[in-house]
Amino acid sequence: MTLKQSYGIGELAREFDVTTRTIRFYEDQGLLTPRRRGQTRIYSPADRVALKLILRGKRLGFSLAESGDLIRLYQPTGDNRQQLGALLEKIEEKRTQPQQQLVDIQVMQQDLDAAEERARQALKELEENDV
Amino acid sequence: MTLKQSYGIGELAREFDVTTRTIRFYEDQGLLTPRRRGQTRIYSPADRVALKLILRGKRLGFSLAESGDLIRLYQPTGDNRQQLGALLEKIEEKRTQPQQQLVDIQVMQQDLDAAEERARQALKELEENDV
DNA sequence: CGACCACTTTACGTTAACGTAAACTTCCCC
DNA sequence: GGGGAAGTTTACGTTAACGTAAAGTGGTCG
Repeated sequence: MTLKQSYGIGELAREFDVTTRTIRFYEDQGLLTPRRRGQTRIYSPADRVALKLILRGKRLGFSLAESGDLIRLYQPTGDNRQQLGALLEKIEEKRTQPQQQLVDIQVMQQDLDAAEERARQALKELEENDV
Repeated sequence: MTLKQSYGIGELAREFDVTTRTIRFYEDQGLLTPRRRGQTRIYSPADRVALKLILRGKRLGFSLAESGDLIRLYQPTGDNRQQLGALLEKIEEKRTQPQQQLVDIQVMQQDLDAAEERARQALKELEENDV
């Protein structure tokens, strides 16, 4: 069994837990390019991957425009040297942000550990004074 | 030598690379509570830490309201059991998000590696056809 | 046939997080 | 004492990322 060749808008909306309005909005922003059957949108597996990238980007704090850049990295681009060079720069640019975020996350985890511990202690003391 | 006891608004703005407008806005939202000397704001080390938390939260995609929750975790709160319980729930809530982000980042890094490799390959082929 | 989906377009509304401008006060310096 | 420089309040403006309503189209089921 091979994977599905096309998807409806509602189908994608359910799978990724977004509204159809959101999906159409992304198309409006040039991030998705479904074909049409009549006036109904038909999404390819590539569109589905693009949507996945957008949502992952969002969780990492990327703007839609930035996610657009990332998506273009995945499209076979009959491109010239200029564009490829700029592309490599963008990649490096994007690469540093997750690194900072990784540090942020580690610090945040430690902070949360400490905060939880203090909260537990406070609770414990309240209970002991309660006997 | 001990650390500074107080900071001016411009001083903090320069240190964290935000505008003074931003800092005043955070106060408006109840995230910072500087004291006053005359009408001028004086920030404590605790305010400085709070600001740091806000900005770190932003990089992780937290809203200001959420960062407000986190800040309150660091304030000695003459609190009752109810509040502490709710607090622990919030901590757990926050904890899951960074975990998902960690996965996102790892996947994203791999994607970027692959994208860079493909871009380099494309460049290389262009150059070889160029002799 | 009627009714109920799922889909469409058009367009105005909303929220968060500040930006920006105007019109002060305060302090310091020469 | 005139003028920066840095601070203040008040208030309207802006952008991103959708929400929400209105009004229409197209298939299908009983």
